[in-house]
Amino acid sequence: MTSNEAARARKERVDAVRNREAVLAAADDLFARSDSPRGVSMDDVAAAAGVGKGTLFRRFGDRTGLIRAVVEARIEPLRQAVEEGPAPLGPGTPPRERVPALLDAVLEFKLANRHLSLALEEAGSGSPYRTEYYQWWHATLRQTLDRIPGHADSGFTAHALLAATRADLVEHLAGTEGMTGERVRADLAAHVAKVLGG
Amino acid sequence: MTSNEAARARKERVDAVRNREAVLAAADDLFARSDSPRGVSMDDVAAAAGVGKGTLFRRFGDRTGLIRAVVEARIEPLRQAVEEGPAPLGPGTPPRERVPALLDAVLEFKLANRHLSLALEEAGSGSPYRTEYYQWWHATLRQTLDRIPGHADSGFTAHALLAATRADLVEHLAGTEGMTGERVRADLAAHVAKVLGG
DNA sequence: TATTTAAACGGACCCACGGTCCACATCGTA
DNA sequence: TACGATGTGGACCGTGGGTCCGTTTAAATA
Repeated sequence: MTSNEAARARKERVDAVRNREAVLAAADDLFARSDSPRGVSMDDVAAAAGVGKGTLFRRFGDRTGLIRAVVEARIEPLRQAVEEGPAPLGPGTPPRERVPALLDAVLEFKLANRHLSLALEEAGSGSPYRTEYYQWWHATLRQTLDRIPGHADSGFTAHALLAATRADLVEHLAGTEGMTGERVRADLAAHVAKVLGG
Repeated sequence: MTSNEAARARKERVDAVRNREAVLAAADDLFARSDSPRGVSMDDVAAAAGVGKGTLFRRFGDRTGLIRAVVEARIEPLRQAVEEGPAPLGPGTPPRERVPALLDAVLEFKLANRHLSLALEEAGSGSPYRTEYYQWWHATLRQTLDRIPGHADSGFTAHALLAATRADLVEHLAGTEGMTGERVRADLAAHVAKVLGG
């Protein structure tokens, strides 16, 4: 597959690669610094990356595409861990243990990348629910829930549990409200436990 | 109070009242019709209400203020029912019965006013969590949860439960995904039951 | 009813921002 | 070195939220 594509298409230019990475790094940095995602404009990113605006849109399509790419880069290791890693995140984990682990991982990611996650969720075009990113978490969580005997409504439950980790809620609790990350994690864990019954 | 103010300040002008109502009606209508809240601009509202743009901003401050006012008008009866109505919404209801009723009411409202709720939640300035609207639901729900013996984390639980009724989630389920309103309500009810334990 | 006054009005105007366009630069190849 | 394909950058555009201010008009006053 990959080799096919590589063989068919001409190799990616080295300057293109350099620019793409500069843009991703600049965007990551800017989002991390600014208070609100809206405070980061595409011009800002272009300027910080030392690149023209056109380049930015050529590579990433639109603002949402750029944000997605940045998130993608950040979340890659976690995705790997969930898809083929060891317990408690990997697919071999018993479901009653994996569900809390997955949600805790999501929450930790959002705590560690607050502004970025916020940016992704409020990225204009379409709801967060249509993104590949969300769909993947939802599908994974749902499948795991389905493996718990006697558990119904796994689809809705997965949505409801993920909703408890929404970026703006996390930001509200950990930012505005001043809760520590640990406290939020503990509260989420307790909540998940309730939902799983026991 | 009210009479004092009325006595001190000049009476509100009749044209002002008429315009305010025209704007609210026009906005309500436009949001209900349009597919996405972003499809409704302030100019659109002004034009539909037969009013100048300046008037609009003078009355409502900004776009968010306008949306809030429209929602406020729509939700008034529900608020009344929760604050001083009979069971199952009113304050006299036993908490184990009231919590599901409150959440179902929230969900029903969002189902009946999908676009409007969506508009409110994605209204730019600040997170939804800082609005008086959300704070009130959260406080009410939290207090009710606190009356259930042995229930901890009422603050987080209230957030988590309300998160399961987020407008964009509702829109995704009932709109994109094609679920009926009744189905969503049933799923939410089941979820709430799990959280309350039983 | 005539006069006065301040609240309300409306739409021209401003500007920030996402996104497009295209003349020009640069890379990889022959 | 020459040449096509790919990439670049920044001037430019449209849209939409929000402001400004000269004009209108309802209400208080005489």
